[in-house]
Amino acid sequence: MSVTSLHLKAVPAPLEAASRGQHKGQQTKAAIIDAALGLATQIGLEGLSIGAVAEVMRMSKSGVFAHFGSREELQISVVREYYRRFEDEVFRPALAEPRGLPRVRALFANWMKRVAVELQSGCIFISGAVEFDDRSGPVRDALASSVQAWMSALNRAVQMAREAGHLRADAQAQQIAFEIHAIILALHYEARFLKTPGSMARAEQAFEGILARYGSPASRKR
Amino acid sequence: MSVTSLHLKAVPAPLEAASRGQHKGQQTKAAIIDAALGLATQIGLEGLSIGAVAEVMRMSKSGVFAHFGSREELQISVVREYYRRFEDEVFRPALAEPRGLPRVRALFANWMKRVAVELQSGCIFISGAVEFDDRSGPVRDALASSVQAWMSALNRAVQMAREAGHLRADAQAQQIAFEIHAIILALHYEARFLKTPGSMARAEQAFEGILARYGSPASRKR
DNA sequence: TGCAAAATAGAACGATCGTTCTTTTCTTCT
DNA sequence: AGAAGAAAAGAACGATCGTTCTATTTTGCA
Repeated sequence: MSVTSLHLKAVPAPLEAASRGQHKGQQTKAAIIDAALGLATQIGLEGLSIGAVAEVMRMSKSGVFAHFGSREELQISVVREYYRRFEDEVFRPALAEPRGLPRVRALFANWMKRVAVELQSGCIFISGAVEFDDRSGPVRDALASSVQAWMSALNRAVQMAREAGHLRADAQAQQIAFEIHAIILALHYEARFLKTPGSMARAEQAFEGILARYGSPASRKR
Repeated sequence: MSVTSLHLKAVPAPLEAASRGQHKGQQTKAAIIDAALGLATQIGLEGLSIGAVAEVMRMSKSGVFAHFGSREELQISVVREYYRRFEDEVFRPALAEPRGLPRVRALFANWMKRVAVELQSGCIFISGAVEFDDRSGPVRDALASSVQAWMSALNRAVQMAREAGHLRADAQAQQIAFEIHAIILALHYEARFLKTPGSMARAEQAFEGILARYGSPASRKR
């Protein structure tokens, strides 16, 4: 297996565009996190091993290890990176929509889009919740606070929709956020695990059902 | 650590009431599965190790191993046992209720009751789905078919409610089952992982929302 | 260009894993 | 009671894990 015996120059790492002013260490650290994230979405945060990351990176175990100092720190880095991407893909684009129902719709649509992609790669917020739900420690904390931050953002968006008069006056934002979250979880479960066909359509219909139930009489165009 | 050096008779195994006619081997095998199930609900099916089971059982690793022949077979046994209990606690008692909405309500109530207990122990159908969603093999198959069987039963119960006129004529049983499943998943997530207070009440309210939306006009007593 | 510092590699550690093989202990049946 | 067979123990295996320590290579800057 010794590739090194052939004295191959292990792929000169095409020097990503985003390598502005960064020292080599930070670049490879970012690349490691990227690779680790890819692995973690497939086999979970718990299944993530330094050896596997090293193999993907064509590096030695100790070379990978040195960037983090512990496996836990690597896991936390992965969680943070996942949150950053989630923010970029789901949350931020929805801010372009006006406050109220349009923005809530955009958030759900973006979320669905992401889950659709993740049907082959998996969501760390979901798998991580299962893996760390009765553990404690920094990884669990990073995971929980990331999810909390996202749920709070969703909550605020729903709350604004109520204040804009798009939802019934007696609608509770927390309840609606709970039910939206529920739809996403069921979609992930049925499509990714059970492979039930038509799950995406079910999720969308369930979402419309929520809006029909909590929507203000004024906003009944459908 | 050698307890045996004191020549202690390692707890004479209080000879369970259900030891009718069984040979010793089958008794201890059942006890092993019970212990393994307890462990699996806490650390997951993947985290389940023969060594850990052996320690709980105060047995040797090879002693445990001999009953199953492989770790996979132990995992499958755990899945089957979990399904059996789920059937006993959730499904079967609901059959006492008359067909239609009452039975659907009973199924949901029993399911909730079970999840409430599992808030400290965890549900194998949920954690297993995450652990095995992109793997293949006999464990995944056992898991998936168990869940499918339960979902089918839920589906039939909803279908009967529609046929009994308790639901709108245009209600789709699959859609309703999807949404009920979603509620349970969100409850499990928010209560067990995020530890959000009041999750049980949210789940119940969401369930009532489903009935309000799909219930036939005739059955609007609430 | 040359030197200090950063980055990476390599080897080894103790631990745990599932599994195999051999030996001992316990059950069951006549 | 005693023999046959089942059940359990014990030791060892190769593999992988996270981590440590020591070399070597590569980088960045004066």
